[in-house]
Amino acid sequence: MFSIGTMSDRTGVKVPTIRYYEDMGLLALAERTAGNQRRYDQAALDRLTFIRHARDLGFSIEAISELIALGEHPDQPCAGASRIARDQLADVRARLARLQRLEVELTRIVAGCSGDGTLDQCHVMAALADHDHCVTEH
Amino acid sequence: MFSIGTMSDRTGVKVPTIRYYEDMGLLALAERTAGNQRRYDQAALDRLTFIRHARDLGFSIEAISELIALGEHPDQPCAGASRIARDQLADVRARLARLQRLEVELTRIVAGCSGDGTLDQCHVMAALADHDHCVTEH
DNA sequence: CCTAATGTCTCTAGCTGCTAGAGGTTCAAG
DNA sequence: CTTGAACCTCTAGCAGCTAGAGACATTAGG
Repeated sequence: MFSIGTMSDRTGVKVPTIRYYEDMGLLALAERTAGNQRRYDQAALDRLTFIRHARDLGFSIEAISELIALGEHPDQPCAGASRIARDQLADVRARLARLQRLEVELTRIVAGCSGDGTLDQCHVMAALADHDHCVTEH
Repeated sequence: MFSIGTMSDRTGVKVPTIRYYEDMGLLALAERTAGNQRRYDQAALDRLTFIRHARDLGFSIEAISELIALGEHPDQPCAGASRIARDQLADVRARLARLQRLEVELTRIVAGCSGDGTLDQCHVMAALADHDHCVTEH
């Protein structure tokens, strides 16, 4: 049986975050010692590892919650899990596309300023004031 | 003079968000009518347009606040504004790099699942459970 | 000029995913 | 048995809004 601190050390998830995941229903209520401290088993550690990895991949708490619920029924078709992962990928790609547009604009804006003029001639301020200076919608 | 609704229509910034920006000190306190409603002038509209554009480019409220403060002294060198923009670009590039790694992993994970097996054979669940399935740190 | 509809006001609370702190209790090593 | 680290619960805070309640202001039409 592991204390919450051990769980934290093994997964890299901070102690208050573990408690938060419990509140959110991602982790089952842990057993308690006579003194009311949480004690976890291997299954709980595995689940926390799963959660950590899914969070690192950008899945929301809600999506992870659904994945865990699906995981309770391993005999079911995996279409649901597959859909959640594809949704997440679509989300990542959308954010990626947006950031790429921002990168283009910001690079242009920054390149236009050497940093040694005065502000009223500054390309940075002018570019921010007027979207027409941009080459893309963003 | 423009009402807050007109400001909203012209900039695409929602009415409560305009009030929020005022609270945050990005917009000066507006004049008020006898009935206590905000009335804005062209300078306020220009500033809100600036804020909107900077937000669209991902600048934080705090960064925008600094840019506005710098903008009050157009005779000063523009090194400060330039630095803020370069910081923002660096931030965007860091997030971009992270999302690109996620995209690689998620694409791999999703590709490994046709969606018509059962969950216990599902690549999605296995990949999420174990980081060793990943090709990158992410 | 009056009325009805729409716009605006302030205030509070909620969203995501944590993080920090206060004030108190329990555990484990020596 | 003592002591120091780890743990407990609870509340509040972060960004950047968004939503809703309940009340007042403005404006267009008749």
